[in-house]
Amino acid sequence: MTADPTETAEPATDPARRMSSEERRESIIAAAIAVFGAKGYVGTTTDDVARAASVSQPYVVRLFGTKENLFLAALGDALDRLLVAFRGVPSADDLHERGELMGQAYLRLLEVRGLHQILSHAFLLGAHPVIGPAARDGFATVWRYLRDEGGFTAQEAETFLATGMLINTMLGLRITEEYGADAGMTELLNECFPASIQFVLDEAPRADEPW
Amino acid sequence: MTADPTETAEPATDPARRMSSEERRESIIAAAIAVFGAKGYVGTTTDDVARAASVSQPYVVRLFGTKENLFLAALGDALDRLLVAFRGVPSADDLHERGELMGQAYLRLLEVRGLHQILSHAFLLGAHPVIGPAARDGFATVWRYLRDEGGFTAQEAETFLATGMLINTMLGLRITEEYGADAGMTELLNECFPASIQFVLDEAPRADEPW
DNA sequence: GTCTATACCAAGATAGAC
DNA sequence: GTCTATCTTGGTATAGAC
Repeated sequence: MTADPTETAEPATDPARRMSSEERRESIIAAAIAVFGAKGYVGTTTDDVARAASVSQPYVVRLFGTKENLFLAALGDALDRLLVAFRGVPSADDLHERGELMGQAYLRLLEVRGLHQILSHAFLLGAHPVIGPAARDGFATVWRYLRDEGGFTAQEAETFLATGMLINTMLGLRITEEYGADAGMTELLNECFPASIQFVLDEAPRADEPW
Repeated sequence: MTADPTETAEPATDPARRMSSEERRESIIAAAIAVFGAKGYVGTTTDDVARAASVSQPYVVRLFGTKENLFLAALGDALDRLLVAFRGVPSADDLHERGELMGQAYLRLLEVRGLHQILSHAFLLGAHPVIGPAARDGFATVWRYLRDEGGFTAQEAETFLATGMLINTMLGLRITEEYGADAGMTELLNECFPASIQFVLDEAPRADEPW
């Protein structure tokens, strides 16, 4: 088990195996979430995704048409998983309790490589004529879910969302426990991440980033 | 006065005029903040910045050496301005009052085109070997300022920071008042942006984005 | 369902003139 | 202090075979 997100993105299935179109699509989408999450939309190459999914670059283009489309598919999948995770949280009597459980659900999604990051990247692409609207709609859907079905008041939903964005920021910055300690950010780290999942932050950086 | 951030980035000085190295640097950095903020690090071309600053592309490279260096200069400048703005907030007796003033200072920085966005982009580049450390250090400096000198408790500093990240997210998504109303996000918009500055969100998108 | 080969364009950086 | 011309690399997408 390597720490390279684009490698672990590959499911446990035999990479060289001949898959159905549908299987392959899912496998490539998982890779795309990991790689787009790590390098961003522009910074990611269709070949990066292809490699991470152990297929050829032209085949990725063949299946998804364009890089833009591939990103939309990956973003849609990430948003679906997010909503599914939220919907799976059992309702609690206590509102505070509910918030805790939702937060845990959000953090458990760290096991889906790149999920939080691809969302962050998408949320910066508001000016893109195609991705922009998709990103806005996804964000709005999450917001409405939190307010209308998540059991939050508007005020609480806002706080929850804001905390999520702060968490995403620290993920994007790759703030490890070690760095956090040196920089006087231990409190902040502990607030945002329970000890149980902090190991995720300490992963080795990918060796084949574009820079 | 056009709505194109890369055009308005150019200061009111005569663009064709021969400037001192220092003047030109500042002018290009202002342009760089606007363009990097709009398109991100990878998505921005040195030629984009050059055009926005009304100079030739090789001259930008000449002055800053590499695109990476140019980004670092722009990021440093943005962080400086942020800290200066925070330091300029008069201390208030009431902690809540203080928070309000700091929030206003943060929003007033919207007049520096691209400032919030270039920070968002930088905060997603944590894996970059050069930009990553710079971004982490900048973030840590802001965090420490808020906690140690900003007059906040750690808890309040965290909330302030989280709100700032949510604001940045909505800026990146280009959520206008109109879209917000359609998507049921009016409350959220009003929470994040006082009416006095909401017009900023409604700017026409740039015509020459790469997509 | 999947690959190899390749056309084509965009972008960073350098050379060198004025 | 600033430009034009250009080298070079790398990335999307297509053609077409197996």
